[in-house]
This record gives sequence, structure tokens and C-alpha cells, in this order.
Amino acid sequence: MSDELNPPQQAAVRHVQGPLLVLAGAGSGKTRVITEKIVHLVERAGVAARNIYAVTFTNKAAREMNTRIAARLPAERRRGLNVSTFHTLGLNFIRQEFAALGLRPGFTVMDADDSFSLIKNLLHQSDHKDVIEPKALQWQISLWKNELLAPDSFLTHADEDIRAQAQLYAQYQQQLAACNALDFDDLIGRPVALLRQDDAVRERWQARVRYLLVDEYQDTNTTQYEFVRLLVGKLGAFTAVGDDHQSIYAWRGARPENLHRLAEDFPSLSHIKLEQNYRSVNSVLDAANHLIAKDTTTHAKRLWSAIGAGEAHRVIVCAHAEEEAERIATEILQQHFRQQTDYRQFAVLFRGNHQARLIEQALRKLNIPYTLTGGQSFFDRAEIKDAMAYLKLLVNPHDDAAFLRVINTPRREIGTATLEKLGQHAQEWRSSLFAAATSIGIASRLDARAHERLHRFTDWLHGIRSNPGEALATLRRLFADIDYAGYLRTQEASTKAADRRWQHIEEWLDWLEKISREHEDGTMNLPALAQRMTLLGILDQQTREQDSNAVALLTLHAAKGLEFNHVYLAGMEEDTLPHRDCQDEERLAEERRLCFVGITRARLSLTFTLCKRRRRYGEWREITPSRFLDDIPESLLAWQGVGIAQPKAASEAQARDHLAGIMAMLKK
DNA sequence: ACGCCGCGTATTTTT
DNA sequence: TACGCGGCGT
Repeated sequence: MSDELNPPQQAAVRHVQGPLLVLAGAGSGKTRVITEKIVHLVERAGVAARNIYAVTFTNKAAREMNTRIAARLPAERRRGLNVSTFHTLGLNFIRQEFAALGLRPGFTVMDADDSFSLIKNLLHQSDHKDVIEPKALQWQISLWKNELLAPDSFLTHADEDIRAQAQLYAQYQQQLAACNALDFDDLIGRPVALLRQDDAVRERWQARVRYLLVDEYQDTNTTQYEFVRLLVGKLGAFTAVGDDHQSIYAWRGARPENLHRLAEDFPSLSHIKLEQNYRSVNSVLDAANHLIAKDTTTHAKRLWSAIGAGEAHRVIVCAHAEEEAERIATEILQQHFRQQTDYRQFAVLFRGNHQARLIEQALRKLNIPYTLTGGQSFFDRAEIKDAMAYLKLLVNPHDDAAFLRVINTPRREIGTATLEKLGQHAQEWRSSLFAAATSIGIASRLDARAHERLHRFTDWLHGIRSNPGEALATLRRLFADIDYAGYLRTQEASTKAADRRWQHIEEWLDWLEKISREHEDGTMNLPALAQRMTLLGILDQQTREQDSNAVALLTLHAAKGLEFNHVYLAGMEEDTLPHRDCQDEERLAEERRLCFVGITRARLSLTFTLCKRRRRYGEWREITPSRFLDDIPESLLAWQGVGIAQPKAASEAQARDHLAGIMAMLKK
């Protein structure tokens, strides 16, 4: 990338008077524009860093932006700068306004798992457990929250099913309140509600947010849009950066039309388009341009680059999925050795995670290192979940999810019968389980032994909580107290396995210490640490993967924002991409954009693969190539593979050469 | 408390 | 086909 900003980039950076929408094509340097603009605001426009807010969707993006700014601004000039995810901004807001929201200090942020177990319990106690799927209910509640809809608007709905779901939604909110807890969606929804109703709070925040920058604007949902609108007020000192061509999250509530809704809400809105691409050769961009031209729901943009022409993209047709996987693996191996290409420069992209399995196998067979997103993470380990639950419970004993997780870990001989009664009591009194366990009334519902055990636990928790100290030291003391290491030894057949799991706890403690140190004011207190931990959960998994020199296996969704020299787009088939469950135009258009995102990840080369036949749910099915391939001009594609343009004998000879080449490479 | 069997289902996922 | 979950049986 050149050092100089191009004219539209410069215009975007310098435009500080009034609202601005930057339509930034794939690879057009949007992160650079945002970071340069922050530098510009501080150094030229005289805005104090603490009054500048930049919002992203992922922790990774926020971190990347912080790193880039750190390289451009000295520490004292960027002190107080707010670069964070939407959710972290919401959390910080709530940490300052929690009393007005009816929360007590030390409130819990429940992650998706916690909220799921809460919903399951609620559903279990209701009489809808046979008709409503907990997963579906969680999904519906989240969609409603993303649309800023409260349960009461559905309690009188014509559809009985929806009424029932709304009822459970209301109960879920009550339960969260009883637990002094919020879920992820609340982190944005609750601030929005407060900003709407409380003039003083709104004015305070609007005075604070002197300039707001929002990344990936096409991914905002209704609630996030509203958050932005309320924070910037009438003045509208903000820059929104987005690309409607990369809108691939409508299925989970994103409203890409928010991009264009801005013009209605802010009549003085200026537009700037970034169309020069700094990533890809032109053959890649041509394919992308042709494909996206057929998306009538988005606005025209034409990518171009000064990087060179590039070559036609191969379309490899395989007999079946196993062959497709092997083909991709051997191609990568060949290129790795012949052209001295690092493995990290390759990516294999696909629509669904299940497609990864065969590709993984094929890569493993050839000893090619790879990373896979969406697998089991560090945080899915039982011991880590236990540890996190203990931390959360320490901070907020009313956190039911945490309470249930650790009440009997290690064994305290508190069984399901006791918990059932406790749950009933909590339900009746609209209280948390902890409150129920310590209430006077509970004694009559439980037999003396159970009551005694329960009390031993709550007393113990009280004891630890009332003996404050440094955060990490308190945690270590807690684990020693319950002899968690000993418990692990009872759980594992070998001491070695138990030690490894204890090792994970140590790693987790180190990680917490790191988070704590990264905090601006030195060390964090326990509540802040617990809350931050929940929001960061996934981060380290991602950063770990990036460090290794390995082929990246990614879903198309996970690939957004990344780039690779060589991209393989697997499963270019009808019913896969586009996915079979999208009849309507909206859905189909989103699949097209998904394909667009995949294509525009490639810097130098792009290879499409597909199968003629595929086994689906046990049955062999004939496959039609993806309609998206029809939308790319023939001149940009080079078809090869089974029955395509190559006589059988020739392809067999080629296959032999291929294999011989591979064997030779493997030997050296 | 644990394990097994049978049934139903089967994108994409961040915070 | 495969996997995960719920229910039931030991």
C-alpha cells in the first residue's frame, strides 16, 4: 500500500464538519481511513482523545485499530481514547449508569451459554417445553432485543406460539434482573433505553462523545443504530464506514439499510466512495464486480486496483467431496514447494463448517499444517468454565448460571432434588437461587441435611466475599480452599491428565492478569475483571491461530476482513452456495454477497472447486454448479477436472505426474 | 449417577 | 450419514 492516502481517502479523513458516510469497497483501506481520521481529529482538529469514540464489531478489529493508532500517536496524546466494540462501549456505559438501570455493583454479564442454561431452566419449568425449542427461544429473544422490542408488545399477539415465547421472554428478563445480570444484547439495549428516557444522561453522554466513528456500519442492527443516533445527537459529528456489498449478517438481525437510513436521519450527510482496492489483482476484482453487479439490493461500486492484471481463476470440477478435498490439499502442497509459498498465504473457504472435515483429513494426510476456526476453544474446557463460574459467583452470588455450574463442583452432595426445590422457591419469590438458599422460608422446604449442606456452601461464599484482597490472589485462595486441583485428580484417571487441566487454570489466571494489566488505571477490581473476561472470551483463540504458519480453513463468514494470497473457494454448488434454504430474493442476495466476500479475500489467485456428486444425509445427489459461477464471465474462468476439456488418457497421465511430483516433494 | 439407545435434525456467529 | 440430546433403565 502506498504511503499517501488517495484523494477520496484524504477527503474522508479531513471531513470533520457534519456527518459522513464512507462507502468503502473491499480492500479499499477503510481501517486506515478510520485510524488516520482519529489521528487527524487529535492533531489537527483539536479534539481531545477522551472525546473520540470509535466502535467496531469484534475485539480483534478494536485491538487492530488500537495498535495502529499507537504507532501514529504518542501515548499522552491518545490517553483516554475510546476504541472498543459496541458491547464494550455498552458495558462501560452501564458501569457508570448501573444504578439508574436497577443494577447493583458487581452485576454479571452472561455469555450465550449462561443465558442458554437460564432459558432452558425457564422453559423446563413452563408448560411449553415440548413445543418450544430452547435454541429457537434464545434466538427469538435475541432478535427481539436487536429490534428494541419489549415482551409486552407480543403478549397479545394473535399467534399462540409467539405469545408463549413473549411470556418466556418476560420471565427471562425478570430472571436476569433477579440475578443482577445482563445478557450480551442488553449491553446495548439497556443503554439505548436509558438514553431515550433520561435527558440528563443523554446530554451528559452527548457532551462526552464529541466525535464518533463506526466501522462495518452495514452490520449494525436496529439497537446499535439507535445507540449511535442517541450518542451523536443532533450535531451528528460522526463518520460511518461500511460496505453494503459485504452485508452478510442480516440473518442475525443486521440491517444493512441502516447505511442509507442515515441520509434520512441526517439530511446534511455527506457521502464518499472508496473504490480503489489495495489488495487484489484485477482478475479477482473483475470477477467480484461482475458477480455483485447482479445484486439489485445494493448500490453500485466498482473496484479497481493498480496491482496488475492477474490470471483467470481455475474452476476445478471433482467427482465427489473426497476428491475435492484431496485436490485442494495437493494443489497447496505443490505450490508450497514449487513456489516457496508459506502455508499461511493459503486459505480454503467454505459455506458450512461440516465442509471442513474432509479438507482437514486431506491436509493431515499430506502433513500440511492448518488452522480451523469454530472448533473447541480453550474456553470450552470444563475446568475453565468452572473457574469462570467461580469468579462470576464471587463477584455476584446471585448469578444463577454460575451458581448452578459450581454448586456441586467439587461434590458438595447437593443433588437435583434440592436444586429443584430451590428453583421453585426462587421462581415463586422472583429471586435468585442464592437468595432462595439464604432465605428464611427455604428451611421448611428442605430436609435438614440438605439445608445444612446448602448453608455450608453459602456461608463459605460469604466468607470469601467478605475478605477482600487483590483480585488474582483472592481467586488463587478460592481454588486452594476448595482444593480444585484435588478435585481434578478425582476426575481424571491419570495424575498427568489432572495436572494438565490444572495447568489450564494457571494459564487462565495468567490471562486474567494480562487483561488486568492492560487496563488503563493499572489493575482491575474483581467485577470489572469478570465483566471484561466475558466480553473477551473468544479473542485469544483467534490470536493464537494467527501466529502459526498454517493454511487457514474458514467459513465465508469468518473470512470477512481477512486476506490471503491464494484462496480456494470450495463447494461452488447450488444448495451449498447459495445455501439450499434461501428461496426468497433477500436471502439469495445475501448468499451472493457471501460469495463476493469470499472472492475479494484473494490477493493473487483464486480457485473455485465443486463436485459433480455429493453424498448428502447418506444419499448420493447429482450437483449443479453454483449459479454464481454463471455470473462471472467465461473469459475469467479456466475450467478443469472430471470430464471437462481433457481427454481421459491425458488426465490420467497428468494425475500420475501429479502424484510422482508429490512423492518427490514429500521425500525431501 | 451413569450409560446407552433411539429419535430427530441437519447454515452462517460475534459479543 | 452423523451427531447430539433426552429419556429411560440399571
